[in-house]
This record gives sequence, structure tokens and C-alpha cells, in this order.
Amino acid sequence: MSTIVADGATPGEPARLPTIGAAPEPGLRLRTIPEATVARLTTYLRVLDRCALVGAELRVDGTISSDELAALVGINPAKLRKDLSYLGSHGTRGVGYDAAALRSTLQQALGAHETYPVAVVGVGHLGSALAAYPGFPARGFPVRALFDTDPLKIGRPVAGITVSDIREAALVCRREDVVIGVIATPEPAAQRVADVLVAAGVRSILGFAPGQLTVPADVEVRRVDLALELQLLAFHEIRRGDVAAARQAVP
Amino acid sequence: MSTIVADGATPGEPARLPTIGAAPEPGLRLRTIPEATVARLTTYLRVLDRCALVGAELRVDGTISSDELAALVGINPAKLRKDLSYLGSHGTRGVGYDAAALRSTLQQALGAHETYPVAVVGVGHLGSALAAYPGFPARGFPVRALFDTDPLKIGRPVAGITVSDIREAALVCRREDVVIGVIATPEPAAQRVADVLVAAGVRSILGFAPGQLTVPADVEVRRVDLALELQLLAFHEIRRGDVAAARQAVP
DNA sequence: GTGACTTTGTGCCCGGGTTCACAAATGACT
DNA sequence: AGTCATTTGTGAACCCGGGCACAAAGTCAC
Ligand SMILES: NC(=O)c1ccc[n+]([C@@H]2O[C@H](COP(=O)([O-])OP(=O)(O)OC[C@H]3O[C@@H](n4cnc5c(N)ncnc54)[C@H](O)[C@@H]3O)[C@@H](O)[C@H]2O)c1
Ligand SMILES: NC(=O)c1ccc[n+]([C@@H]2O[C@H](COP(=O)([O-])OP(=O)(O)OC[C@H]3O[C@@H](n4cnc5c(N)ncnc54)[C@H](O)[C@@H]3O)[C@@H](O)[C@H]2O)c1
Repeated sequence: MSTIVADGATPGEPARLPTIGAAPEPGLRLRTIPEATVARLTTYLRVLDRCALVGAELRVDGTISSDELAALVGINPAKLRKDLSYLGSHGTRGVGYDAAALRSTLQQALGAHETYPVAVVGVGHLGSALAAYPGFPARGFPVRALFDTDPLKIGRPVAGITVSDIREAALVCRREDVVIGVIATPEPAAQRVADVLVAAGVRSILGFAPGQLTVPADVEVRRVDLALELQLLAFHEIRRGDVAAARQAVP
Repeated sequence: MSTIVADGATPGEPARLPTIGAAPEPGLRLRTIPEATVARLTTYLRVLDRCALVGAELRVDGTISSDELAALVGINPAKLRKDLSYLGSHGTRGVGYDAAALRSTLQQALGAHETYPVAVVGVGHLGSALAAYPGFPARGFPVRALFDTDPLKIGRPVAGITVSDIREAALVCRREDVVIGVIATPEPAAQRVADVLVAAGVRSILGFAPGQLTVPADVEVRRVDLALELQLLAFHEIRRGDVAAARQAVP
């Protein structure tokens, strides 16, 4: 089985959602939407959701122009139109987009009408916070299973969900239709947990532990490295200092 | 005052660490390191740290080749060399890099020898987890201040730090030399908190609340949007399903 | 010292993402 | 009906990061 290593890249990954398998298979042509575009599409949908909820911010006839929507999400209007064009033409020239129709299109394209059951492994500080976060189920990601190895935690309820033994992962994941696995264990356990999740049929993993994860090629891994985020901010801080020093040195 | 909007981009941001100010200022030439490179540099440093700690995995003469280091971090050797070349030439052709010297160079370049005091605003589920995370101080990011508006939390210790009233942010941040602010409040409060942090002199912000933040141009904002990460995984799941369906439909 | 081997540093190309700018389409107004 | 203002959709140029491949440079063996 060929394996890939989850690249530790948080920003600037080239990934363009290639056909999952190896060869591009000449016969079937799935439209390939850049990952950056997918990310923005979700923000468009969120803004439209909020508009629909509040009722404000869109015209009486229920349309919204690319300029208006772009301003709301803080983005270039041309980029927005190009993003939307990946889904086909759904706007009316001279008018704009029908907000309700656009919302529906985005929901369809992003699969926002479905739910994706999530399992969180490692019910520590971070795992508990994730389990209790209401924003996940609100967006279609209900946490349906919690796993740990700590006997003191197994069997106890956290955020309304009983913590299961990690050894029952395969059983519980299949029973709860878990589609996405979140790894919130200490780093040394992360690889083992990933293996367990993969064996349980989970093919999408979100990892919080630093370090690499090696998984089969058909498993998608995303990593969130908070210490790295701070490091990048710190680097900016240094640069800023350098700039200030240089400014002062060369008047 | 010119303001910028923190782009909601998690992946694929073009950001190339431009000179912070407006004009590139012809006189002073700061070497511009791509953000993606900075991110990888930190992982190189981590791996070197671990090697130095364990003592293993590097040769007896204390050198390591780009191929070896690249394999350890799971990355293309050429990319690694190019990354390192941004810091100047520090390797010896025919031999490799002196591990200790490289580590020192990376520490210097990334400012890893300094500490960057952090303040966390919003001591809820997520904020408490962040405050208790030992990985932050271990990497030079001690959490020195916690802020909240909840009277039940103010004055109480969390992870050894007494929670302060957000109204004392300016005072406490200056006293504790806070350089980085982390926003872990509900979304509606995020913008106000950002304003408070900026007023307190914080110019680097890590935000967990969805939605945009508007800040002055000299303030650096990074956003972590966990729901977006799940959404991107879900999109892959859809694509996978589509591929499978298409495969089945076109035999 | 010389030759063979190893490894770095980097020029070059490629593919993807962002942006501009404009033609096409549509509705409103006369 | 015709004209004009408005807005979409997209071709094309530009920029940036990734990866290949090779010359330069240095080491080691003899
Ligand atoms: N807490 C944070 O704010 C934070 C920030 C950045 C990164 N992280 C990363 O997130 C991960 C979790 O952090 P945390 O602070 O929640 O840690 P934690 O120590 O509070 O919790 C870890 C949990 O994982 C469980 N666990 C250990 N091995 C396991 C295994 N093999 N299978 C299942 N469960 C197992 C432990 O019993 C514990 O409940 C770590 O890798 C950490 O580096 C956390
Ligand atoms: N918990 C998670 O796993 C998770 C996941 C993704 C995103 N987030 C985001 O992180 C943020 C925090 O999430 P949480 O689960 O910790 O929320 P929470 O409700 O548990 O905690 C929020 C805390 O912020 C405090 N607060 C409210 N207004 C404030 C203000 N103006 N100034 C200072 N403090 C204030 C509250 O008193 C509370 O203690 C939210 O924006 C949420 O969307 C959280």
C-alpha cells in the first residue's frame, strides 16, 4: 500500500484537490475546484446565512451583487466571481446573484446540507473544548464519539457524550457513522491513534499534535499547529523590529 | 489611519511578508523570506532540537546532510536547501550542515532564543485549554495574562494565572510585556477585543473566532478556523464520493 | 597533489492562484 | 424599439512557490 506523509504545511500548500487515486483517469472529468476557492466558498455561505438570518444587508428583491458580497466578506470582487464560476453561472448580469439561490447552490456544492459525524480522540483540555463547542454541530459536524485511554475518563460523560475506550474505536465509529476523526492526544500517541482511526474506516483526519502523520494515500489529513501560528506571529514581530531598527539606523 | 481586513484565508495566502509599511522604501533591503519557508524553518528547528536532545540520528561529527534532515521532516531535500539558503550559506559542500551551528542559525533567524509573552482573552473552554498547554511556554510563548468579562472568572486562577478584567488589559499587557494576543471569545465580542488589544499595544493577534477582524495596518492577524478545517475535510469526502460514484457509473 | 565522490547552492521551468480588464448579457428608461 | 448603465463571466498577464537538475565547491583516499 502506498503511503503519503501529511506535509506539515499550514499555509501555501499547492494542493489542488487532485483526483484521489493515482492516475487522472481520462474518462471521467470531475471539475477540480482549488482548495483556496473551497475555503472562500464556505465563508460566502456563512455570510449569506447570516444575511438570511438577520434579513438585512440584502436588497428587497433578494439579490446581491458580487461587489456587495465581496465587501461583506472583505475580498476582491473578481475573485469572488471567479470562485462562483467554478460552480457554473448562477448570476444575472446587470443585477447580481439571487441570494437564496446562491445560498442553496453553495450548500449543495459544499455538502452543507449533510451532516458529517465526528469522533474526537483524546479527551483532555483541547478535546473537551472541541467536544463542547456548539459551532461544530451547528455547521453539520456533530461530535458523536469520544475516545481516550485513561480509565478515569472512559465511561464518564463529557459534553453529553460518554467517553469510549479507544480499543472500541472501530465498533463505535461504524455504529455512529463517523466520517471525520480529530486527534487531540499527546504527540507520541498521535501516529498510533491515526492508525486506529484509519483501521476504523475514517478517511478524514484533523490533527492537533505537532509532528507528522503517515497515512494511506486515500486518507486526507489536515494539521492545525497552534505553536507554529504563534511562531509565525513572532517572526513578524522580529521583522518589525528589524524594520524599525533599520529605519532608525538609516535616516 | 489606514486599516486592513484580516483575510479569512487559511490556505494558499499569497502573503510574502512584504515590508510592513506602505512603500517598499528603496534604501533598506530586508531579505524577504516566504511565509511558507518560515513555517518549514521552524519544523527544521524542532527536529534538530529533538536530535540534540536524543543525541541520536545525527553523525558522530555532528553534521547532517540535507537529504537526511529532509527525510526526518518528510520534505523535499531541494526545498530544504532552498529554504536554508534564505538565511545565507551555512552548509559545507560534500559534507552537509553542522547540526549545532544550523540549530543556532535557525534559532537566531526565528527569534527562538527570545520569549514572547502571550495574553489570552476569553477564558472559556478553548481559552482554558490554551492557558494550560505546556507546549507554548516550552517554545518561548509563556501565557502571562488572562482576560475575561465574566465576574465569576475574574480574580480566579486558571492554570496558575489569575484572570484579569478585560478593562485592565492595557495596564496588565504593558506590565507583562505582552507581545501576542490570543482571542478566544465568542464571535460577537472578537472585534471589540481586538480593538482593546491594539489599544494596549499588542500588534500580533491570533484569533479563533470565525468572522473578520479589522485592525490597523501595522497589526498582524492570523486566524484559526476549526470549523473551516472540518468543512474542507468534508469537501474531500464529497469529492471522494463523487469519484466513487463516477467510477461505478462508468465501468 | 590528484582524482573521484559527495553535497550544497541555485538557475530554470512549471503549475497554480490572484488580479485586471473587457466583452457579453441583462434590465431600465425614454 | 433603441440606448445606456450595470454587472457577470472569463481570458490573459503576472507573481509566487515547488521541484528538477546541474555546476561549483569541498572532502576523502591514495
Ligand atoms: N491544549 C492546547 O491548547 C493545545 C495547543 C496546541 C496543541 N495542542 C496539542 O493537542 C494535543 C492535546 O492537547 P491537550 O492539552 O488536550 O492534552 P491533554 O494532556 O490535556 O489531553 C490528552 C488526552 O489524550 C489522552 N490520550 C493519551 N494517549 C491516548 C491514546 N493513545 N488514545 C487515546 N487517548 C489518549 C489522555 O488520556 C488525555 O486525556 C497535544 O498533542 C497537544 O500538543 C494542544
Ligand atoms: N471550543 C472550541 O473547541 C472552539 C472551536 C472552534 C472555534 N472556537 C471559537 O473560539 C471562541 C471561544 O470558544 P469557547 O468554546 O472557548 O467559548 P466559551 O463560551 O467557552 O468561552 C468564551 C469566554 O469568553 C468570555 N468573554 C465573552 N465576551 C468577552 C469579552 N468581551 N472580553 C473578554 N472575554 C469575553 C466569556 O466570559 C467566556 O469565558 C469562540 O469564538 C468560538 O467560536 C472554539
